Amino acid sequence: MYALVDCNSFYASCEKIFRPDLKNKPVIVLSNNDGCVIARSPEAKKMGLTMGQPWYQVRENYIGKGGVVFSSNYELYADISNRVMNLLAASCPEIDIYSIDEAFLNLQTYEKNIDLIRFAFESKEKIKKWVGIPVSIGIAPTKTLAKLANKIAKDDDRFDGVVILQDKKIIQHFLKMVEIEKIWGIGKRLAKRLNAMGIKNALQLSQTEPRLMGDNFSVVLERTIRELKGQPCLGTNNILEPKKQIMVSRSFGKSIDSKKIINEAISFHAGRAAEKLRFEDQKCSLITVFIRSNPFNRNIKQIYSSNFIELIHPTDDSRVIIKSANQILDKIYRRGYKYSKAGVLLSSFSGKLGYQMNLFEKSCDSKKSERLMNVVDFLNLTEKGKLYFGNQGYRNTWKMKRDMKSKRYTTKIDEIPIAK
DNA sequence: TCTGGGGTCCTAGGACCC
DNA sequence: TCTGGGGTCCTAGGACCC
Repeated sequence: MYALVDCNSFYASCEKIFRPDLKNKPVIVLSNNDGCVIARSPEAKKMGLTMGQPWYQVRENYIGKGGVVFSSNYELYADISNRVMNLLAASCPEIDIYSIDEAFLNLQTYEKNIDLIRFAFESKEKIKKWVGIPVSIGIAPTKTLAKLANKIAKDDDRFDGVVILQDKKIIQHFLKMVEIEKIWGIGKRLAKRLNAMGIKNALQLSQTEPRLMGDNFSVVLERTIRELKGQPCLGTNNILEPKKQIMVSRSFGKSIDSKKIINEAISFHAGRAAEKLRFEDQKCSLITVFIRSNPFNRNIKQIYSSNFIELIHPTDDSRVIIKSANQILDKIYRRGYKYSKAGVLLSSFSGKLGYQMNLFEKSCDSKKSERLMNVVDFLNLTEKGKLYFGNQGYRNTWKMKRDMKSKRYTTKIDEIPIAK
């Protein structure tokens, strides 16, 4: 059996932990640039706000009705997430952290010795009490069914946040009520094609022939169908797989045509990407850069431009990565457009050890580079001050809007909450 | 005026090889 | 008119996820 533990309205719940005055009030959290609504407390959901809705469309009405709003504060959310995951890992060693707010537990090893219902309620109460985050728990024979169980637990108050799907009849009863698009792994496109075949709910899908569907669609769908039937196809991977690509991209706070400023943004993103790369203990040999206009604005000339550089030997040196990124920008930048977003993508990774050295490279060069990067990372990590590379810029012209960010209550000593 | 960011996996098709 | 067959590797793009 698998358990899926999922935090309810995670970002909004994080914001409420240190603000008891917000209890029972609608709270939402916005995406970068204060663009879209990406988390809603139950009260905000009841007001009809939907996921991904542009903030400017709902602002007036929402504030008018007493709603509370925050810009995203990822430092806070990451720290709270770690606390939740640590608690879960302590109660079940086979844990598969799926995203910032959810994790699968593989209960196989000791499920015969425990009472699943009790286990679920105890975990839920512990996380609420110790961390302050409400969670829902779904338990079922496969991950896909556990996802479904979790969804039912969240949507239907009668279950008090815990649903266990074990008995075949009960599973079928619930499958019948679930629309196909709500199934994990079935998106809009697939749902449309399946609907056209007359398959509307999860029970109908689970009764199709997996092999045949696999041939007509894809092995992904085949696995989903088998999982709905109760045959596990997705195992536990509790070893953290190394990343295969690293992307840093941001919308600008406003549209920009100056190459100089885009240059700063690209340098900044490239530097941040290089930092992430070193943190992953990897080197990359492919650097891609893109810039684009705002696709929602129909009144301007649209542009999407991208290109890449392949390095002869892999690197994790910020200087090399920033320089290459700017060379790409030189190639793709066109005058006369209004740009609203830029990004840097690193890929083609190789481990730090055993990489192919350049024939003309002195071995002391790479050692020098490594030592320099270590110093940069150390200083930037310890907050003793920030080190920037020459063209990363200090101007804020392209930086995003984050006007309503809460404090970093748990990770910055001077932002810690004070009881009066 | 104002519409996020960062990933994974799979597949089809091209390049290349014998 | 006729123009092999089979395999691997790589990449771009689609679909999906949170």
